[in-house]
Amino acid sequence: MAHAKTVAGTQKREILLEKLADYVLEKGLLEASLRPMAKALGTSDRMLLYYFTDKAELLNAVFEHLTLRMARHLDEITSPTRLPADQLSTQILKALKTPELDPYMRLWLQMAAHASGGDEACRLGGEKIGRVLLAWTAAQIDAPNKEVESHDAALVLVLIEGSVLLRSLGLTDIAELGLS
Amino acid sequence: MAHAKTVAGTQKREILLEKLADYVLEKGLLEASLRPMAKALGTSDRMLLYYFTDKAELLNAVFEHLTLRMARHLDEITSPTRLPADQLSTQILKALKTPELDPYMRLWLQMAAHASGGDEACRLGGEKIGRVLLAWTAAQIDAPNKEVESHDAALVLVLIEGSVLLRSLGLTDIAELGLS
DNA sequence: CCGAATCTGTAGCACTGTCTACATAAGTGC
DNA sequence: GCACTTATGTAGACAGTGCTACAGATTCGG
Repeated sequence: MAHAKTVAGTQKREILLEKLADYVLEKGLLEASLRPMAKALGTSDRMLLYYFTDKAELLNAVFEHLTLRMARHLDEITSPTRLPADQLSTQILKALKTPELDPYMRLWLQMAAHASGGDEACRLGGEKIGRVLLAWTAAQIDAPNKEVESHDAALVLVLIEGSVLLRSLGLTDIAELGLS
Repeated sequence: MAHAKTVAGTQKREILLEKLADYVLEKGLLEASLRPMAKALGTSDRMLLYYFTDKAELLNAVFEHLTLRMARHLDEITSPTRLPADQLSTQILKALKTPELDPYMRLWLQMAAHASGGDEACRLGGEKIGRVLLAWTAAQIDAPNKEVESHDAALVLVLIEGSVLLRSLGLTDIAELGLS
C-alpha cells in the first residue's frame, strides 16, 4: 500500500518528520531535496517517499510540525508584562534574532518568496506562521482596548517582518535606524 | 574567445540583457534557468553562455539592469510634495502595489530569501535595490532636519518591506491594519 | 579573395531533481 | 510453518540543470 500502517510504522514516520524539520529549519527550502535530506537522515529517498506520498506532502508535514514547534518556543519566552507597541517591537525583534528563533524567520522569508512565486503550499504554511506570530504579539501588547491591541499587534508584526527582510540583505543599519 | 568583441556583438548583448530582465522580472528567480530563458528569447542556452561567461554573471547583469530600470520608474512617480512619514508610507505602498512596480518587490523578496540562504550575489543586488528605495523615500519625506529624515525614511522602508512580505503570504489584512 | 577572427548550431557530458518497478527482507496472524 | 501484509534495498526512468567540444557559418581586415 501507499505508506505506513502499523504502530511502529507511524512512529518511524514521526521520528523522520522530527529530523526532517531539523534539517529544513537549518538548511532552508532550497536544499530541501529528497536525496540530500535522506542522506542527512541516514536513509534513502525511497524511504521518504514510502512514509510520505509526495515531496509536497512531506513539506506540508514539516511546515505544520515547525509551526507547532515555533509556537512552543514562543510560549516559553512570552513576557508576563505587557508593553506598548514601540517598546515591544524592539523587544520582540531581539528575541527573534536569537539563534533559537532566527531560523524560523529565515525559513518564513523563504516561504514568502516561494508564495510570491505562486507556491500555494508555502503561502498557506507561511500564513499560519504569521497568524501564530500575530496572536503571540497581541498577547504581549499593552493597549487600552481590543481594537487598539489588534492594530498595534499588526503594526508590530509589519515592523518585525520589514526588519527580517532588510536584515537578510545586510541592511541592518536601516532596520535598526527605523526601529529606534 | 570568451564573448562578444565587435560593436554588433555588444549591441546584441544589450538586447539580450533587456529581454532577460523582462523575463526574470516576470517569472522570478526560480524559473530563471538558461534553457527556458533562451527559449523565451528565441535563442539557445549556448548563446547566453557566449554573451555571458556564467549564469552568475548573467544574473548579476540582470540585477544591475533592473535596479537602474526601477530607479527610472521611481523617478517618474516621485511626488513633488513632501509628506510626513505616516502618510508617506501608505502612499508609497500604494505605488509599489502598482503592476508596474509590484514585480520588483516580488523579485526583491526572492533575492532576500536567497540572500538569507547564503547567496552573496543576491544579497549584494538586493542591498543595492534597498539603498535605491531608501534614497527615493528620503527624498519625499517631510522632516524638520536631515537626522529625522533618515530615521523616518528607514522607518517607512521597514514598514513597506513588512507589508510586501505579509502581502505575499496573503496576510493583506494584517499589512493594511498595521499601516492604518 | 583569403585567412583569421567572430558568431551560432548540434550534440553531448556530468550531475541532480522527483519518483517508480521489482525483488527481497521482516514481521504478524492463523 | 505459511500466507500475507508491511518495510526496505537496488536499480533505474525521465526530465531538468549548468556548461563544453566541435564544427560550420559569417564577417572582416589585408
